Amino acid sequence: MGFQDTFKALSDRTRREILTLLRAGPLSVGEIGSHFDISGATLSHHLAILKQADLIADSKKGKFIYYELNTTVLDDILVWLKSLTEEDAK
Amino acid sequence: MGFQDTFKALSDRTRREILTLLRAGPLSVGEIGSHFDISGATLSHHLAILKQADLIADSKKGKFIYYELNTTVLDDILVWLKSLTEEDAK
DNA sequence: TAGACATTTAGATAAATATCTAAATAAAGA
DNA sequence: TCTTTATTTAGATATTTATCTAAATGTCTA
Repeated sequence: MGFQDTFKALSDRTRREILTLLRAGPLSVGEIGSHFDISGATLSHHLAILKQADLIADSKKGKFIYYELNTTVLDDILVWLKSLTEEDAK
Repeated sequence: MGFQDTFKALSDRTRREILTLLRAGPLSVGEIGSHFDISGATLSHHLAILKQADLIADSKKGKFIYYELNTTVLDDILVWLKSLTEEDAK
């Protein structure tokens, strides 16, 4: 149903790379940012889009905010994509 | 690697619906268009984007052009998404 | 509490994108 | 060949989006 936000979020290369980074576990915004050549504001913007798409979740720990992968929505996307690839989905 | 075109193509709702329609088999541009309230030019634009992303293939039959699903690229996307959802992809 | 650090919000801008109408191309049939 | 039908291309426009700098907010530590 509401795949719109999810696919929009996945349509940006930087955001996909952020998700890839988070495979290994939660990271703070600063740690994530160290992998990219973009401003903190831009990174924050990307994180907000990923969060709104429910692809990541955040938790505050003192001065830092940690983001981690949320795979629930990805599972739904997987089901939809599989329905396209499987023979005679009808 | 080159997921950019694919995810961009998938980020539009109309294009995703086109792919869903094509699950059942090839359709002409006109047949596809009958399911949407958009101009032929806009539909043509969407089909071009899906084709460039290698998500569909076309074949001319007389006056008509038929489009059909190409699932090869989707399989690659599936692999990437699974790598995100699986535990300890590391 | 004053500063330093981490992150977000605000506001601006340039590029990308979805859409339209009108015109062009291609093929079929009369 | 002329007309009709199918689809794409061209050109224009309004919206969305990725990005930046500057300012605001929140939190730790000296």
